Amino acid sequence: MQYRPTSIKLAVRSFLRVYADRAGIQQNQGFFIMPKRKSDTKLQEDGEPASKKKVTAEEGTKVPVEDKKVDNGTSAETNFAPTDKKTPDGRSSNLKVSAWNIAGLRAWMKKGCLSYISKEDADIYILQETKIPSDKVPKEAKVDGYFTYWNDSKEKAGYAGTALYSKEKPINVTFGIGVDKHDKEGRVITAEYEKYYVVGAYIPNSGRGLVRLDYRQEWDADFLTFLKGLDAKKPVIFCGDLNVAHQEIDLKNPKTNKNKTAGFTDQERDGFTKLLNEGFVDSFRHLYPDKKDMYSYWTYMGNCRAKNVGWRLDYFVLSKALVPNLCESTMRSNVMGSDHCPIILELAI
Amino acid sequence: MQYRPTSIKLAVRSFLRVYADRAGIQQNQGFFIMPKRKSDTKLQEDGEPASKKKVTAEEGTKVPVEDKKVDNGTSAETNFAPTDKKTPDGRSSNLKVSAWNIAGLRAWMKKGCLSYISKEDADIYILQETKIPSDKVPKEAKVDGYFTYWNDSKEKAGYAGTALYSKEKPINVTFGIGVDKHDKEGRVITAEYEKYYVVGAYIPNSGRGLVRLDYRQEWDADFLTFLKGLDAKKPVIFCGDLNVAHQEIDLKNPKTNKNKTAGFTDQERDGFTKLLNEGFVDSFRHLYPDKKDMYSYWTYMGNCRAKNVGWRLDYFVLSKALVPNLCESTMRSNVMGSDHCPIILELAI
DNA sequence: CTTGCTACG
DNA sequence: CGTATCAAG
Repeated sequence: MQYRPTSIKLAVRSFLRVYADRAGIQQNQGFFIMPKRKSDTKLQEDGEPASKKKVTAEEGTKVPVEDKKVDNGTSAETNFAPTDKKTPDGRSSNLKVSAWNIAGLRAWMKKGCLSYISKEDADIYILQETKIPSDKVPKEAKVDGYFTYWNDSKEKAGYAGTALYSKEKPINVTFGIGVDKHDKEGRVITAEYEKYYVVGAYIPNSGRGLVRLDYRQEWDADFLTFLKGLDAKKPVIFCGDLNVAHQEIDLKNPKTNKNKTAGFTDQERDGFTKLLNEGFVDSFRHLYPDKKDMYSYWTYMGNCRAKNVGWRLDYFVLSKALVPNLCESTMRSNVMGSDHCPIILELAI
Repeated sequence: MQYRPTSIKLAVRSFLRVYADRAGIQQNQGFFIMPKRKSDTKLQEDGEPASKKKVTAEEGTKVPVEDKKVDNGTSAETNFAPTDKKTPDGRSSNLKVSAWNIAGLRAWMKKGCLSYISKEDADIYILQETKIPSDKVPKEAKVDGYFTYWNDSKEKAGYAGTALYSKEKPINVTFGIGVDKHDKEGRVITAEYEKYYVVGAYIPNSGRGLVRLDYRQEWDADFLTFLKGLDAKKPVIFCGDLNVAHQEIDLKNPKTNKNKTAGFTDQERDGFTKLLNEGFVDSFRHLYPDKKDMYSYWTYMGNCRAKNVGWRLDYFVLSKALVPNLCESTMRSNVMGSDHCPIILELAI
């Protein structure tokens, strides 16, 4: 049989799909990567292309991590109770916010993840990548005791999308950032409360081959303008999947991913730095300046989560004015249900 | 929120997908079908469109059928041994052929259906709807003890496709029927043996809304020419998913499907009649002229298989010259693994 | 690897 | 209802 163009196209695509995801291709043996020596790695017997059994930069890094129990928001090991930690001036948390990139509401619900909502008992939830048109959201997703708000992708059904759940009814809720070209993918929901704004966002991924990095930079600029506009009125809690690992400490494999993989280019990192320079604070890093191996995302590929080969892509970014109110900001690393884990913020307001 | 065109399109598509498949839409309440009264049918509580809980012509017909045990080719209830039945002149079977539309080789293998091959122990297998490019067929599918031949769709990957397994090496194997416009979808494999040809085929479905009925008629004409050409040289065993139920006895719901659903239009049925008029014989119907409720296909929808609401779409069609050799032609109705069941033919050659 | 969409049956 | 593709991450 002849080599048909489709076969070649498929093979290349398959390679890219499996081996180029947040991985940073290692250069070795020309284009393909040789597998790390591994006791259970059998040699090829036949003529299959070497790509088949190769490993990514992520997979290749062995990280001795204590086995983590899996759960769907009901882990016995996760303490969902309000934190004991207090503000610097000794006040206890009275506001909990949770943000989770759920990678598809319908699949997430099938896994029983809705139980996370009651288990965590946060005052506000931000869900990203709901991947569902607003008019198709099942009513069970509109959990009792919460006002829920849904934003969706206007053109591509089943793409991106965000939701906001709030125990208290916000004074006002807006969708998007008021810039048409950025408001077609349902990426932002803003809820206004008496003393603050909560901005839940799913920041655009720069894509394979960084095809959308230019757009991302436009987004970052316009989004910063939006945030500063809010911050001029009331303090802001900005959270969600920001699709950037800020510093080398924020991902397992900085070397191999730097300026290669979406989420760890200088442009994206600088965008985040710029945000911090405008009076905002990365709450987790503020509390834990040197804490390593804390991630909120692990690619599904190559068993990266079990090996804790991850990225910190999800953040609570606070207006400086809110830093004195900060009790806790951390990751629910062992809550399963998506390639991201939920993150939580606790404030004394 | 406004009704967006995509939502409407999706809703209509969803309706068609679930409720129009080999069903024959019943006219009632305007466009939608009211459910048959059913003890467990709850009334609508909310404003959902009535389509959601409707039943098809297939589903609405309750058929009291003894429960059938499910298996993957390893049923204790199915006797795979060579038949006791003999030819009219008393000769025993010494050739077994099996044909099965497997609806996707990869899924079929995952269900463990490869075990059917050894269990049935046929001399020749024809698989249809392999849905796999020939160069992606896993080597385990190329079962030991058989020569295997693979035909695939040249343009649409993962569509249609056929395979032929043979214990004995055929004198010659050809793909397609020698007409370019019909040979792009991998639908036909012909194996030549000393005394006969075996033609395995997956005849084109006329499609939802009969969009491909015209093409189907061109196919039927050209295919008949092809078969007659072979028959002029040696007797032919023609088998597979012929995508037609010939007479009313060949499907559960002839009334509701007649001239509405692909597989039971006058054009398709006449095509089959024409074939029989050219010196070919429907081996099953020849042996069992009045046997009802014998089907080889049941839509996955509405639990039709459990209710035996099916169609006889799979056939062994023989050159008249082979009728004296016929011992058995029947369906393996309780072999699971696809929306079709395997059919088998036993000859004394 | 996983989700959701689409085409097709 | 179910399989396989595709785009996206």
